[in-house]
Amino acid sequence: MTQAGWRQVGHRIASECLAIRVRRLGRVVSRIYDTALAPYGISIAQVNLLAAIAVARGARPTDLTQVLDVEKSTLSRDLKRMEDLGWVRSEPMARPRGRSLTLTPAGERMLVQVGPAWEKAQEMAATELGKRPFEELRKLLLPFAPL
Amino acid sequence: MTQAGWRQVGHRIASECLAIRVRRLGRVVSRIYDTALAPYGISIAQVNLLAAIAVARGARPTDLTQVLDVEKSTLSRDLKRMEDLGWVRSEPMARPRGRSLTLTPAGERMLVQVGPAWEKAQEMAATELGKRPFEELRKLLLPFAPL
DNA sequence: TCCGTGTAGTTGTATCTACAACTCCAATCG
DNA sequence: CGATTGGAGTTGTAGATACAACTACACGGA
Repeated sequence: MTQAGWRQVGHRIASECLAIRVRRLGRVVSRIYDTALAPYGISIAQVNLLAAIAVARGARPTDLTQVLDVEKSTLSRDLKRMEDLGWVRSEPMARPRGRSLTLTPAGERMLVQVGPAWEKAQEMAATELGKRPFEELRKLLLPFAPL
Repeated sequence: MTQAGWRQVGHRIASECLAIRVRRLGRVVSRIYDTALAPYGISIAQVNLLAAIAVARGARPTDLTQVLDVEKSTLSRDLKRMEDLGWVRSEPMARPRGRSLTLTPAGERMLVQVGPAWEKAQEMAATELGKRPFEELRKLLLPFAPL
């Protein structure tokens, strides 16, 4: 039994790893959206949070960690930034213990304002990936939509 | 013409955005691999670099930024860490100006050592996503393999 | 009532990522 | 030959991400 050498292992990982492909796709796609959104001083990650809060109104941070598959510590800091930016507000909640999140008027305005830029980014992504792969990818990744 | 309200925009983005799905997939998948690799004190991002250097031997950082779609500043710091860890070495290059990257013996050993853990992670990802989606995704993302 | 326990959230620390601005240096042009 | 230009890399700064360890507090049982 010949032992696998580092060249083989390297080649196998480079040519077959899913994580590597997914992470690279993430960098490429994020760049497209972030570039399109830059004029508004907002990132796709922040638009994501804004939209999630808009949809799941009154949700607690803990609820969002489930919907977004994000660490609570990550979310804590991201929300902090967005509260500082004046897009999100949180108030204590009685029933299920915790804080309830809502958009501020500024947050609502921001969401409406970036709509067209987001559409453009979506189109650019479709062009860059090819319309077919874009649609197949979107379909395949439906379980990862926060809805 | 009725203007789109923030609820509509939020819902549309949450339910249709490709970037949001891709980024979430990235978090989920990265966690699987990072958890499997943790016992070896290495991340999937670092394995990625190790494998890329193993395959494109003697390549310069600039070359890797192309292959990996990563910012040169990001790569600069990631490489710095890995040189400090003793996995990578770089020496000045004459012909095309720049630095030439190679694995150190420790880097080669690490690559071989983590092979089985990577295989396990790949299997866990296939299980978690479902074998069919996993394979379709891998195929769809072939253009993002660093080869 | 008081104590323990589990849930929500924050903080320390580190990595990965990017953009902008900078340094360095080789190669080319005048 | 000297100046300029363009490519390679680093540094400043900041956001997104995670894990571990911590705080705070409500609730349930003794």
